[in-house]
Amino acid sequence: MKPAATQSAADVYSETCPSRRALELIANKWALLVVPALRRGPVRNNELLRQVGGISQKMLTQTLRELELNGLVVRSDHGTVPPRVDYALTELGASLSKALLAVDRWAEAHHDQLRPASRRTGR
Amino acid sequence: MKPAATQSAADVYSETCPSRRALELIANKWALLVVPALRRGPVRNNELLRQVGGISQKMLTQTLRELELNGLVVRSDHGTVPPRVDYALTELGASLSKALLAVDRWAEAHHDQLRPASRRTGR
DNA sequence: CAGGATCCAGTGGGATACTG
DNA sequence: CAGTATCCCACTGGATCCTG
Repeated sequence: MKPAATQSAADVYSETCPSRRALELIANKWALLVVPALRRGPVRNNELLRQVGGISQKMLTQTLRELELNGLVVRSDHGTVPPRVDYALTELGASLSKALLAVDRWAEAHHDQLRPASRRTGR
Repeated sequence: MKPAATQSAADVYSETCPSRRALELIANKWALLVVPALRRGPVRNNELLRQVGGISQKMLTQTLRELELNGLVVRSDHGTVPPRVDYALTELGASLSKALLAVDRWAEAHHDQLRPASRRTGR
């Protein structure tokens, strides 16, 4: 058994650590955008489609489903006609959104400091 | 010119905003692991290969090159034999590593709270 | 409005082999 | 040691069409 107290031992640098799964869940640009997009409260599908520029319905649904399956998001289907479904973060999701928001903010704040790297020249 | 003061208008939620490129640069699990792995100072290739469990030489090189091109990492080739090359974060990279480290820490701290979504069964 | 189902081109990324 | 070069295929994700 485990001494409970301190512990953790969770090491995302270890290939076999289950925390890797958590990391892979959020290591894609749509999750990085969708999660923080929900931080202010429930948002409807269509609203997300508009907020998250460039995302397709397919990827939005897929991303939300994945997050829902992992308990980061809750889906509320009001069962009305026309349909109204909205998504909200769970507490767990909210804790994650803080970390991801910081990443988004970093991108916004520093993108202009990146080397024009990617083939600025050619073409 | 612009008042520079407050906002920067950079909006990662806009498909066309250049900050998207920054986001996509770091929205993958290897970058999420490699960048924080460099936060304590220069690290050699082989060392990274061992530290970042599961990464292949190919992906390590690819990730490092991408980061280098964008000015997040500096590569130092000592030109010796046998070869000795090490990588270090630039200041910009260091600022990013803080945000990414928080994400890694989140994964380590909360992975056991994720629903056993592994339900890949369906199919 | 929310979203499933398909099709399919593009790419991510592992395995393996070779080099200075 | 630190890469580069191939082969190769599973998956990513956009486009398009369909439904309750």
